[in-house]
Amino acid sequence: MNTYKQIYETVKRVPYGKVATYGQIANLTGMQRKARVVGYALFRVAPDADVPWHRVINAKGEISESPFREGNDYLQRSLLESEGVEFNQSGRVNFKQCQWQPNPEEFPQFEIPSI
DNA sequence: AAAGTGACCTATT
DNA sequence: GAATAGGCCACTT
Repeated sequence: MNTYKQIYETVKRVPYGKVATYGQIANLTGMQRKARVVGYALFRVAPDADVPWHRVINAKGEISESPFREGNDYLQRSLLESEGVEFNQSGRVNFKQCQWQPNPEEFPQFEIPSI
């Protein structure tokens, strides 16, 4: 539960109009290789929770779909588009333009990707 | 308590 | 690009 809370806190830091990847959230939360847990945590977010879950996408820059999400994937895209995030023809976002680049001072662990 | 599951990631054909 | 394989760990049953 506490791990989830940490993840949610990190997701809340993603600014309006920007997106982050699951792996990125994992790194910023201090969980280098646990991107999967981030996905699971977001799956369990309550709809009324104050977490901008729609700003988190996978490493390809695409919205992750799942049989259990039926339609929520489209909602996610819609929300992002309303924030000014653009999708190309393949349904991917332009990372150069809208990927969140956190301040290294706030997140020291951001620069420790190597084993 | 062991096994299954999952909004993922990276490296390799 | 696309498809495959291996790794990762919290949560549920």
